[in-house]
Amino acid sequence: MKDMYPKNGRVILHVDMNSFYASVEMAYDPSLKGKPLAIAGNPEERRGIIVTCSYEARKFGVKTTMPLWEAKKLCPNLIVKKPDFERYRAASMGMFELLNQYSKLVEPVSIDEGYMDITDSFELGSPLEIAEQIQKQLIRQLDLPCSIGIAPNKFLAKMASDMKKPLGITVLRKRDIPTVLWPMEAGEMHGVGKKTAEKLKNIGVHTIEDLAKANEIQLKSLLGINGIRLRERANGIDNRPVDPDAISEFKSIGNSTTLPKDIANQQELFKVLDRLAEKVSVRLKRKKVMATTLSITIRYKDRHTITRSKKLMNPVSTQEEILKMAKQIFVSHWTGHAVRLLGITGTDLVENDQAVKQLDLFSYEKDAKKEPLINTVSKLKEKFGAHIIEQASNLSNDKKQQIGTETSFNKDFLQVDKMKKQDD
DNA sequence: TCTGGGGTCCTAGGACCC
DNA sequence: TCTGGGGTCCTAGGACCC
Repeated sequence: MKDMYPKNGRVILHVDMNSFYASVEMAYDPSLKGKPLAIAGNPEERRGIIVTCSYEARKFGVKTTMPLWEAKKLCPNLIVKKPDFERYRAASMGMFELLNQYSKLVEPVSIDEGYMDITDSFELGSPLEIAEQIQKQLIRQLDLPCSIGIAPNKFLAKMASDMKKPLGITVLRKRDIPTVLWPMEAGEMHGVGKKTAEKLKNIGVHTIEDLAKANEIQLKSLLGINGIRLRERANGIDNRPVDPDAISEFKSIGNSTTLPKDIANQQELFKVLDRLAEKVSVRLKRKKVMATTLSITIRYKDRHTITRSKKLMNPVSTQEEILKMAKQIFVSHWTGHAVRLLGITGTDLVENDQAVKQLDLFSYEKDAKKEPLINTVSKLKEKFGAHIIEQASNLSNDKKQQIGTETSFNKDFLQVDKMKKQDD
């Protein structure tokens, strides 16, 4: 069994929980087992769409993203629950803890799926035995079903875990690619959505085999770099490592909401922005980060959606600061038409201690307006030590004087940097 | 009675600089 | 009348995923 894979190849698992939210609810309340269960947003309001549903519900044709009313029409006995994310997060933590017992190389992808590199876990058994163990233990300890893909890389493992649901284990070796992977439709590939599938069809690419053998230049002009990557994947090539830290640092934090009804009144919309600002602020603070860029999303009544963003001088994290900027961006882009959805997102996140330093630097703006930079620099030296403003102190006095006449320290600092480069 | 909310990554154009 | 070639930063939007 251990010879199933080449000695220097990797063994990657993709563990994918089956209808996760519904399964967690069933584990929590076993009387729900065997019944058509759906997790959906607010049932009274229009945001009610199916987030996840049990396999019993799927038999009636109920599907993810289906509006709730439509699901109920298909399945009148459907049991509907609101999502309880705290419960799901707890279950998720339990699941990843369990996976970590089999390998330190576990990369969470989302709340309910992850990759594992078990290349060096051979003392625990063959890859298939390990997968069976994991699946059994997830059932025994957490009462949660999963499907597992076993393959030499992430892409193939992901495709494999999708092949048998629920409670499947699928091995996808390199040599299985022509018989198992290639006959599938290109649109079934992870990374190929509706739009890409349509584009591919237009150049005669229907199956994954077509994609694997397609002309690279044509793919590149059609899909950019992504075309080349997809073609590689179709040929079973994927060198991405399993990175346990990949998910640890967030790149953006945002909240959005579809309004109970369309709103065209500015004061009411400001109130919504205030609630969103509060949520974003709480989450930024919990993660101990600040946002340097703020974006807002406006979806109009006709579903036309725009995002507008602003890079800030000072990173923000308080509700007041976020609201102030969000309002500012909003009023300068809002057409006045009725709004369906509003969102606020913070990006370019910096850690608090870093941000504090920057804030302190910028707080010298006022002083800089009045005195030449050279004085500001000595103040900064006092406060932060020479290394931080090294570039400034390396300049000739001439240059310092020159820069010192600028009005804002922000500009000064940037310019100091540039002039230093010219000096060099 | 249409179609949520949380993200990531890529592209492309304009401004600006050397 | 004809106007380089990089590079970076900023902004907007699109595609995709769970």
